[in-house]
Amino acid sequence: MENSFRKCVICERPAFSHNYGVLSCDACKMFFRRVVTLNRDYKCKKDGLCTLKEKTTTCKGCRYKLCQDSGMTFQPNFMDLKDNDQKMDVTNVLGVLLFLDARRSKQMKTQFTDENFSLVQVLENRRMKLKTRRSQILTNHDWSFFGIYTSIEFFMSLDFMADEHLQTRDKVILYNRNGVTVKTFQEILLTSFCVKASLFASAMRAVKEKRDKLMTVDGKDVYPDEILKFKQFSLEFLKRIRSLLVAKMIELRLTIEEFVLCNVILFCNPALLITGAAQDVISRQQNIYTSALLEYCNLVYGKNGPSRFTDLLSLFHVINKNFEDVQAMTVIFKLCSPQTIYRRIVTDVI
Amino acid sequence: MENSFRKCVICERPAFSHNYGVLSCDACKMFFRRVVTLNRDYKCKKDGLCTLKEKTTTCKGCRYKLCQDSGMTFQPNFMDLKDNDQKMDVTNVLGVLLFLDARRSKQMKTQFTDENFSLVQVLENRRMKLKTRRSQILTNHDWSFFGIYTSIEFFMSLDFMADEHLQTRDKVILYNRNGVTVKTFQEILLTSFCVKASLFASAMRAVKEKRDKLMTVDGKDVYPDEILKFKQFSLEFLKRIRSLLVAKMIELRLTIEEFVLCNVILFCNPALLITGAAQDVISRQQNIYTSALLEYCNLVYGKNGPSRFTDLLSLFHVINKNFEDVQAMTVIFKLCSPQTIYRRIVTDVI
DNA sequence: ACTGAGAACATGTTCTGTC
DNA sequence: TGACAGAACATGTTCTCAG
Ligand SMILES: [Zn+2]
Ligand SMILES: [Zn+2]
Ligand SMILES: [Zn+2]
Ligand SMILES: [Zn+2]
Repeated sequence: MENSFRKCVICERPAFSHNYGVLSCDACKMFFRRVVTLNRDYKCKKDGLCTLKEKTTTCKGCRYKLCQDSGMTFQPNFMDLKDNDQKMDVTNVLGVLLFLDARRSKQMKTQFTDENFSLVQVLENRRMKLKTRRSQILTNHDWSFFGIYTSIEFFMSLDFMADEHLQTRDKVILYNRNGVTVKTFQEILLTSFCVKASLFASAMRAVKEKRDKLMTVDGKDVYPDEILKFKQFSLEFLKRIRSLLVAKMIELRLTIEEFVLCNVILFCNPALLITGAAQDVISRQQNIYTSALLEYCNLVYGKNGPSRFTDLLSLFHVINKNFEDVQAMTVIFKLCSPQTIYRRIVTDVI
Repeated sequence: MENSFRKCVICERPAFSHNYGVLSCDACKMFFRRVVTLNRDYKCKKDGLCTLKEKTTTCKGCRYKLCQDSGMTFQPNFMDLKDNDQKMDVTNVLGVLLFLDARRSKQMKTQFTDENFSLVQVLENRRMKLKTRRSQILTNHDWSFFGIYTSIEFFMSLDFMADEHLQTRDKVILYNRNGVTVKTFQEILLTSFCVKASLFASAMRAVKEKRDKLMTVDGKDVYPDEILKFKQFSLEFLKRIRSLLVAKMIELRLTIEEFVLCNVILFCNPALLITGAAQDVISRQQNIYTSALLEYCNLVYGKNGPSRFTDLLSLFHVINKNFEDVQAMTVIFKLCSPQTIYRRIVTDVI
C-alpha cells in the first residue's frame, strides 16, 4: 500500500488522506479543526523559534502556523451548509434581520436627513425623509444622531413592534430631568437600547472594514475635536471606548448573522417591562432569537455550537461596558459644553 | 530532584506520585480510574501474550491487568464518602429501603409461613405469621411463594403505600380468567411488580453470594424437577432464565444501594395508573427515587455519574425480559401440570 | 470502493482543592 | 506544604456517513 508511506506534511506522522486541503494525519486534522471551531488563539512563546519537534508537539502556536502555512483552510460558514429543516428555520429568522441591517448600513453609507422629529413622533410611525448625501460634511453629532435614528428605524420595522400590547403605556412612572413621564413599552425598549445598537452597528462596521477601532462612516475619529482637549478624559479611556468592543468582536470573529441576532436578543430585554402582556410578547420574541442563535451555532460549529454560543454571550457584557463608558463621556461632555444643540430624538434617548 | 527519576511501575513513564496505592504516571492513573468508574471490561485478544510495549499502549486488557497486578486498587463506595447535604438526602431515602431489604433477606434466609392469605387480605393489612424455619424442606413452589410474599411485605411497608389515593379503586375494568375485577391502585401496582421484585431480589442474592445464576435460598436449582423433563423448554431457554439478569448485574457491579433504588423505581410505575391523584402520588414517589439514584451515581462516580445512571437504566429492560421468560415458562408449566396447587397470593399475582 | 468531514470515543496533561 | 484524588482540558484514534 503506497498509502502507508505517505507522511503528514505538518508533523511527519503517517497520513492517510487529505484533510482541509492538505495531506495530513488525523491528529493534525483534528488539531486544526479545533483551533478554528473553538476559535483558539495560540501564540508561540518563543516568537516562532521553536525546534521542529516542539512545533509539532508542545507549541500550539507553531503547530497551528505550520497547518496554515502548509495550506490548510477551513472556515465554517452558514451559507455553505446544505439545506435542511433547521437551516430553513434559522434562515427564516435571519432573512428579515439581514435585510434590515443591510438597509441600515446603506442608509448610513449614502443618506442623511435634515428633519428633526422627536421619538414620540417616530413612534407614531412618522419617518424622517432621507435624502442622498452629496458633498456635505457631517459633524460627529450628526453621525451619532443618524446612527441612532437608523437603528430606531431598524427596530421599528420588526413585525412584533406593531403588537398592540407594546403600544400601551407602562404603569410605572419614570422620572427624568423633564419631569414625570409615562412611556409606552415601545418607547422603553427603544430608549434603553438604541444608543447601544448604534454603537454595536458602528463596531460591526469597523470589523467589516477590518479596522480595530470605531470611526465615523467618512473615516473620522468618533470624538468631536473638543473632547480631545478635555482633561477629564484620559487617552486610555478614550482609546478604550474606541476599541474595547471592536477588539472583542474581532477576537470572536463575529459573523454578520451572529451580529444581527445578538442585536435583537439584546433589544428584546423582557427585564425592562415589569410584567404583563407586553413582557410576554418581548419574552417570546427574545426566545425566538435566542433559539435561532443557538441553532445557528450548532449548525455552523457542530458539536462546538454550545461553546460558541456561550462565547457570544460574553459579548453582551462588553457591549454594556462600552456603552457605560460612552454614557459617562456623554454626561461629562454635556456638562462641559452646555451650549451644544442636539436633535430632538437624541435628547429623547440619552 | 529525585522525583524526576522515578518511573511508573506500569509503563515506565516518569512518575511523580503514588496513585491508587502505586507509584505511577498520571496517564496510568487516569486509565485505571476510567476502567473502574466507567466499568469497562477490556479483554486481551492474545490471551495476555502481548509484548511489554503492547501491554502499556495498545492492549487495554493487558494494561489494566498490569495496573491490578502492580497493586492498584480503588472501588468507589457510597459509605466512604464524606458527609455533605447531598449524601444526607440520598442516605435518608436509602435508609428505609436498605432496612426493608435486609428484613426481606433475613425472612427469606430464616423464616417461612404456613398461612395462606389472599392478596386482598394482605392489602387489608393482615400479615401472615412467619415462623423460624427449622429442618423442613421447601419445594420450589414454596420458595417462589415466599419470595413473592416477602416482596409484597417490602412494598406494603413503604410509607406512601398508605396514601388514601392508592386505596381507591380503579375505574378501569380488568379482565382476568376469574372474570371481571376492579382493583385498587395498590393491587395494580403490586400484582404487576411483585413477581419481578422477587426475581430481582433472587438475582441480587446470587450476586451477593457470588453465584452466576439464580438458585433457591437452600441452594437448589430454581426449577422444579418436572420442568427439566419438559420438552417445551430448551436447555438454552432455561439457562437464560437462570443467568440473564444475574449476568447483567454482575457486569454492572450493581451495588446494594443501586439495587434497592432500582427496585422501587420500577415498582412506582405511573404508567399503570391511568390518571388522577393516585398517579400523582406514584409519579412523585418515583421521581424521588429516580433523583436519589442519579444523585447517588453522581456522588459515587463523580462526573461519570450520568453515564453510570444510564447503564443502570439498561438494567430495566433486562429485568423485564427475564420476567417475560419466566412468565412464558409459568404459563406453559401450568398447562402441563394443571394439578399443581398454588397458594392464594401466588394465584392472585400470576 | 474511496475519500474526507465530523462525531464519538479513548487517552494524556494540567489544574484545583483538600487533607 | 506535599501528596494525591478528581475535574477539566487538550490531544489522539476510530467510527460513521455522505458524496
Ligand atoms: Zn500531522
Ligand atoms: Zn513555538
Ligand atoms: Zn504509567
Ligand atoms: Zn494484551
